[in-house]
Amino acid sequence: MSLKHALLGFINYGPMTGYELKKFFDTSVAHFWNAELSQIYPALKAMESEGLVEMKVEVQDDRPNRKVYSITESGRRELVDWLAKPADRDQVREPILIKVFFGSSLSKQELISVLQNCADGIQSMVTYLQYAHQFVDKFVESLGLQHESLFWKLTVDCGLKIHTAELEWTHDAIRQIEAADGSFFEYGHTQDGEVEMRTVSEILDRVKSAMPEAFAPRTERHEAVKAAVD
Amino acid sequence: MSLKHALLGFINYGPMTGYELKKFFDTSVAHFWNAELSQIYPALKAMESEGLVEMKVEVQDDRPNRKVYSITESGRRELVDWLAKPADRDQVREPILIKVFFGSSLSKQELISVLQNCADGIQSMVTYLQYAHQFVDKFVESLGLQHESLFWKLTVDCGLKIHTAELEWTHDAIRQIEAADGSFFEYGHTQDGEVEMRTVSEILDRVKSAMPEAFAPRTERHEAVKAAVD
DNA sequence: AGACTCATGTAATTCGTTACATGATTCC
DNA sequence: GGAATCATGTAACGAATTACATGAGTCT
Repeated sequence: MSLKHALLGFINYGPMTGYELKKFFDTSVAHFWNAELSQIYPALKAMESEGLVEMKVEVQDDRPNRKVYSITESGRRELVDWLAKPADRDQVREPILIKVFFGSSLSKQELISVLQNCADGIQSMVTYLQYAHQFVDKFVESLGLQHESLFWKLTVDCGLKIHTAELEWTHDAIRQIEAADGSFFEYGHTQDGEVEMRTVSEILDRVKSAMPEAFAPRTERHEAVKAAVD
Repeated sequence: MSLKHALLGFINYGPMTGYELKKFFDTSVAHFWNAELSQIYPALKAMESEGLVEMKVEVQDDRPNRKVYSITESGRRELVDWLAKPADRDQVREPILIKVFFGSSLSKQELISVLQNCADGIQSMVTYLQYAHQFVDKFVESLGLQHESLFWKLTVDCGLKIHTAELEWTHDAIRQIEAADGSFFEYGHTQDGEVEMRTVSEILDRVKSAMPEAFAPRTERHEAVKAAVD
């Protein structure tokens, strides 16, 4: 888990409570990260027992007591070590893609409206991110963290680039689907026997002999493909 | 969970076992989806008890018996209904972004090498996807699913667009970081008291009065921002 | 002889979300 | 009077990964 490291990163700015960390999350990295209090509190407890942070109770009588966490030397080392390690890349798992993948089961209009709906959502995200630059300016100024602005803005830029690309794709996809022959849609696979599927295994075997590289284990897929092309 | 629906989509092509479904996943939607057998088997069992699929045991004596699942009318209805519903958008949670966000704790060289490493990974993914078009051709031909090719290729295009955009961003980011003043890096936040952090709450309050829209609940954030801009 | 394929699963663990619980204060 | 803020948590559930388990057959 790297929630731990994200929390360390924020506590490194200065001592904070779980409640404050949640707000920090929601106002600064909300565009690419979310964390609930129910996840933050146990994480802080665990980090304390690992010696990465220290906790001091601030007694308040009008409000619930605050548990203020500050980073330790060991915590700072852990943070920097983790930051310098290569980031593990995780999959783009876009729910819309599985719908497009099985798009032949829908009518042309249905598929287009699913894509259009998706496009609207992305558009509102893009609009939001376009203003986020100004937020970052005000934000870092209020916090006295001006030297962070470069890095914070880079994360906004990344979101902008990715979502803009995605948006372009949805428009592109809609155009291609509009242009497609009507016979591609509402295709029933099994009912009229057009597609004879005796044993999927047999067919997959045929595919395998034609392109064995597609059956390489996930971790070696890219290398196998590269090798096959040469 | 939409694993269920992805499985339904494949079983809609023709009767299949869990083992075959795993292969189908790995060779067709691997670029945006992954599922382990340990997840597939229980899912199929649950789908059977929900009446979405039917199971027949094919006895074999040289190999373990096969449990072949086929889609029911109810399953086909469920699939089409789900496909036509708007896709829920989920967050881009790029691990690299949290590293860039806290980039000031690293040296310039360390941060660049983390980004470069990330760029290499994306590049190999892009190269893979560029060849994937040809795979789709061979694949759908062998399977007799030529009418799926449009949709399958669209999913590859989406991956290509997104990853290409991401790749551009890493190059861009590296350029900006290279150009940045050295004082931005290896910034220690708490040790020399440059950043006076009395109570983070106080500061967040100040930010809040300056830009209340940034504190709107996640679900209303986009709307709040739009409203604040007007 | 050792690895891989076929074919099924269970169990443990991690990560994340949603719901539940408490209780004073303050803002509208 | 009701909602939101401050401040802490626990419990239940769902999704996904990893590890463990079995066992015959085939390929190198």
